[in-house]
Amino acid sequence: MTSTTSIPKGTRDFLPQESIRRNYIFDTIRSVFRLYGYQPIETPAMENLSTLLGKYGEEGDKLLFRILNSGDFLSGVTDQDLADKNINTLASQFCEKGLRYDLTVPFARFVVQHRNEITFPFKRYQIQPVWRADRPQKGRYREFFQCDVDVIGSDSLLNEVELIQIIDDVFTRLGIRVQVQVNNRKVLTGIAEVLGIGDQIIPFTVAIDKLEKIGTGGVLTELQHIGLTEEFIRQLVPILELRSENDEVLVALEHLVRTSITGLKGIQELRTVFENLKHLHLSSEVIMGPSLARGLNYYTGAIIEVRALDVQLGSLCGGGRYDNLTGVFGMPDISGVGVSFGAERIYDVLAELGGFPPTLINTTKVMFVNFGGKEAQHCLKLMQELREAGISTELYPDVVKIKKQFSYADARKIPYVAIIGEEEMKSGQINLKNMKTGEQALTDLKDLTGLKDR
RNA sequence: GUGGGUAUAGCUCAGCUGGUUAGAGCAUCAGAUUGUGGUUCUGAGGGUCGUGGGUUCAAGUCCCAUUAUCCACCCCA
Repeated sequence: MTSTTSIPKGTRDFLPQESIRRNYIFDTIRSVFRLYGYQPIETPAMENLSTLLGKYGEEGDKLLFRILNSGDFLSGVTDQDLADKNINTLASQFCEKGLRYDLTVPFARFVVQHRNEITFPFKRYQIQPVWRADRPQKGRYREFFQCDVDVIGSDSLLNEVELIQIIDDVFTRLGIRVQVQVNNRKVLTGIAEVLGIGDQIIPFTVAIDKLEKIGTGGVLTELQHIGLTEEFIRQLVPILELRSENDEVLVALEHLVRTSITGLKGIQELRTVFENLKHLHLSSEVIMGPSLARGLNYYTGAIIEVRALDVQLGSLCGGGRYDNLTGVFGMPDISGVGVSFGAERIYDVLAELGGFPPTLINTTKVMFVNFGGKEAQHCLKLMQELREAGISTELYPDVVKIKKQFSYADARKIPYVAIIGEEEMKSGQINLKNMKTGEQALTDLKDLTGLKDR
């Protein structure tokens, strides 16, 4: 093994075909975002660590990639610090930047920083890579793209409705059948209040979020762990498992949280969203997911998660409402709501379903065989005209055996090869071979321009 | 952070209870075919078997360590 080339684990190279397919996904998502009036922004790959730390919980902080300071980063570090070997203390002294972990927190920073240049409500989308020092596994990478779409500065529940429409639109266009689950953090808070475990809301939500994965029994064990009595659990679990009409689920939940003002508010919000959705024609199923919680602890209202119906591969899209994200950056009372599409998982689903359009192979339409000198010059002129007509074309760059030039065209899946030697130059025609059918005939340049639509 | 699997040609892998010069398919290159690819046929190149140590007359094969990688858990897209 002479070559030792490799890339860091959890990262990937993309070959032309993959790249084309990924761009197809990004383009589809982007076009839907634009259709609903969202504007693009971009933020740097790295942020100040102070911006990122503490926003994703203890686990999240561990998963941040930190960037070593340039220069003499050990100056200012005392021998005592080194002797203590406390990673966190030390790291904070020679790392002041980190790679972004998601797009939402940098967006919050962006909003606060540019508040005077932004028109609110601000509808933005952002499609960029993020990095997590996670241990990679199937469908999980250390570098991956997020496609975020958020509205900030509006409390209206119409935003939630719009986001669900966007989700439906995107997956319909991509041809992926999905189920959209919706819940509301306020309802979960209400349940925790009623159960008297308000202080344990996070472990509580983490536990019930696993319902589909570890089953009722597993959730029961976890709930007992946080000290819930069996009586409460018996009350709670049937409702979490409820999979009937959305209205019925809401009625049951309403009964459970009837003594919690927050809980009832959540029920009300969900009703409004579902009511609005009823009048729209969506191709995806949108259901109430009582056990849906999502890990990130900054959600305060709606929670949304999307799963593929035909492939088991985690969530393809998720998000929710966060009432005070910009608060930590000194701009309180700004409410935002948004969702994030996971491009890599969408790719995996499409790959597994064979859902990529076959026309994506889009490459050079006509390759000209290179016979050298005069012939090449003649081709260049013809090609210029073809390109002006919108037909992508290329000349094989080297004067080598025809066989090799044809092999290249075949490997590149180029549909037409033009052969122009002395004879063709004299007659001013083009000997064009259809690589698929093998047919070959003399044609005029005019006829070639018609290839565009084929 | 915890647990398990794997490591042999560019890629995917075979290689038995240790025993001559480590194999196959695909890919690459060349020829059959000097202006014609995808099919077919013929041939060629390419490996200090992840790394380091140990057991043995003998190690790709057994043992230990190490590194890389994959899978699962935690968490997450």
